[in-house]
Amino acid sequence: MKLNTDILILFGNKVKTLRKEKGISQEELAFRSDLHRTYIGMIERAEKNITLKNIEKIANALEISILDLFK
Amino acid sequence: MKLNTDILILFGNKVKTLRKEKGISQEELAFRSDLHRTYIGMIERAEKNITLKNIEKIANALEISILDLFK
DNA sequence: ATGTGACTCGTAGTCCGTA
DNA sequence: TTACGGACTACGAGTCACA
Repeated sequence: MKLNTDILILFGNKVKTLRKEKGISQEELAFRSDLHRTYIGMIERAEKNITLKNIEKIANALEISILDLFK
Repeated sequence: MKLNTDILILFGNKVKTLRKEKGISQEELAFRSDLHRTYIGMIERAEKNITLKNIEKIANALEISILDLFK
């Protein structure tokens, strides 16, 4: 798949970092955000071009604002 | 289409507001962001669940950071 | 200058696995 | 626990004619 645009890499790394800070697994984040386990992995690896609604879901699952995902 | 989720409405309104502040038309924004005229309209009306790459395009076209789109 | 319905096509997103 | 693959379905991307 390999999209790997800058913005996707940036976003994926941010999710990964924030997820680890919370000390939860991809599976747990997937569960909390109501997204699929493998999909979370793909986002962190910048292999998918995530949509706005799912960005919101992940922000909620991480208990942060969308703003924090782009800092 | 009519998606109209909160986050999409919020985002659409933000784009519209910022676009008008810059004093440009949907057509002009479409041109600058390399997206279609009607597509920009759909985003402002919250009828499409936009992806991250296109969010970036619009931010660039408005000469702002993605962060500003979520404030 | 913008809204809308209809359309094609590519990809977002799911689900099954294996290592 | 995560990466990655194949196969699949749903929906976003992108365009058009017309109001």
